[in-house]
Amino acid sequence: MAKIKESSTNSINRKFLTDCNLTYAVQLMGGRWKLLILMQLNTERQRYGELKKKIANITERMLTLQLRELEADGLIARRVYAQVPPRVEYTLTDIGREIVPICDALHAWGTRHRSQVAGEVSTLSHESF
Amino acid sequence: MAKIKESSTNSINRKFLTDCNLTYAVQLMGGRWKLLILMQLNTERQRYGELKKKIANITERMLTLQLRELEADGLIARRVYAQVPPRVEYTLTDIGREIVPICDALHAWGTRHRSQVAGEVSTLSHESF
DNA sequence: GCCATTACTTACATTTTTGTATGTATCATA
DNA sequence: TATGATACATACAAAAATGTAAGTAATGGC
Repeated sequence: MAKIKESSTNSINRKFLTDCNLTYAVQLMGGRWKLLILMQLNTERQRYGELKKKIANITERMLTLQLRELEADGLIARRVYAQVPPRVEYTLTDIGREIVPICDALHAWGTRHRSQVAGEVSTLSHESF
Repeated sequence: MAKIKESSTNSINRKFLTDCNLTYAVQLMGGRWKLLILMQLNTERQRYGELKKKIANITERMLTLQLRELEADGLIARRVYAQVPPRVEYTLTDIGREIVPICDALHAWGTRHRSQVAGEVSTLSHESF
């Protein structure tokens, strides 16, 4: 997300993991705010300021960085209107839209996982009395 | 993966993102080597040393850390045999096994994404002559 | 001329993740 | 008594991700 030292083992391992299409895919969507951005854009195309409002807690710097990466990776498209003040709209690309169902599956899995953990916790607290 | 400063904005945002079941799910599988470990265990249960051999480039420290987290999150199970030298086997849990099809979908998406990018590149290099 | 609006950029600090190197416990066997 | 095998643990260092604070450009309206 900033400068990267290409000679480091860390960076070498990142490249190594890019060979596998699975870990490659995770690298593309792995930034902290990326999936939230994609989900927002799945609903409808949105302006920078709208994304900022809808994604609570994100800073302008982070929003910009993640948008830039998503754009560079071809998951979203950026459209600038020649206006002042500026108007910039972001949309999902075709390949970007194709991860939405995967996100839905992940969401469902996360929900199951969480409820299972909650179940175990309540079981434990139940047993401890 | 190490000590976490609970008061930092960074940590607060992590917790905030845990509220969404999608980003929650990504947090559980997001470590650099976690999906490779899960895929290895999907094939069959394996010992620590086997995982180390099969996952090229991973260090013992990283393997241990990621295994610990996966275990703490309930995605894998750890079984210790009372032997010397020690024998420890890892297996997927039920909920851990449930992300395998999602990984397959991600893998397929990654493959499509990569071939599309490659296609664009060759198009560009073609046009530039 | 001054201000408001929008979508950023930049320099810097902090936090987190990842990697390096070395050490540990156990016990059968040589 | 020393050695080898296995699955780690620990202190430390480096790199990367994330966050903070402030500034920028363009232009219409006051």
